[in-house]
Amino acid sequence: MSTETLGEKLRQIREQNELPLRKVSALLDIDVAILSKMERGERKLSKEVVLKLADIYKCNPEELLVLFLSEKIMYEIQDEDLGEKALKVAEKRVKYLKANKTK
Amino acid sequence: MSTETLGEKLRQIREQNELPLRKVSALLDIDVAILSKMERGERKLSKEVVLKLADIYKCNPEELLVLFLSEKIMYEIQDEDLGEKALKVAEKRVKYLKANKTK
DNA sequence: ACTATTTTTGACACTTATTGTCAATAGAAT
DNA sequence: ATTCTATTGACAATAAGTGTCAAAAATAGT
Repeated sequence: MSTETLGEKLRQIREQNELPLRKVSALLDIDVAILSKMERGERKLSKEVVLKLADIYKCNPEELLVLFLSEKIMYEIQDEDLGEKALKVAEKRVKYLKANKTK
Repeated sequence: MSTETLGEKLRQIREQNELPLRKVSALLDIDVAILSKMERGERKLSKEVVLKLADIYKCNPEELLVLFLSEKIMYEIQDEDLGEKALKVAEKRVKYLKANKTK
């Protein structure tokens, strides 16, 4: 399985596209330093930045967003013994919400 | 399925034990106002408070902790369409981490 | 209805996290 | 050596979370 972080993946994609941080950060309208830190996991990414990056790199946003969200989830349960149980409960609730969305 | 929040559950348990906020907050060493807000979801609960409450009410901490964690998870994925996928990815990662815990 | 008790509400100060800006440093490529 | 690229850390600005308190509202007891 992939154990790559979102930041690592984004760096990889950027390098494949042969774009320097300078150019990407200009397109994103954020400081180079911040983007550098984001790719190395020193700063958090926002959903907006992730979507913009998917656009810039012309890649599927879904994969990136799923990774983005799952990292936020992982952060919450860190090394909790009950993390897995909590995930299952959350899954049930999401399904429940989805089923009753329109009601 | 239970759609009860942690706060609601804690209030229910407190009322079953016929304890006023005043007494419980004294045992917790926090302000009455804060506890009131925690039960109504206006303030976040901390893991420590949850554990202390399980102790005070002499109830199983696991159930409360799982609810506590799952609410934090739910907060992260809110009404994201990809929430369910993200949960599944997180689950895989947790399992992966658990399997490689001792390595 | 009056009183005492419990609970809720909001204002406020205080602390902690997060975020953006910038300049200096380090590294890589030509 | 110079230029381009990337990293680092210090700093200020902002936002988010927390604790404290007192007044108001709701509830219960007499």
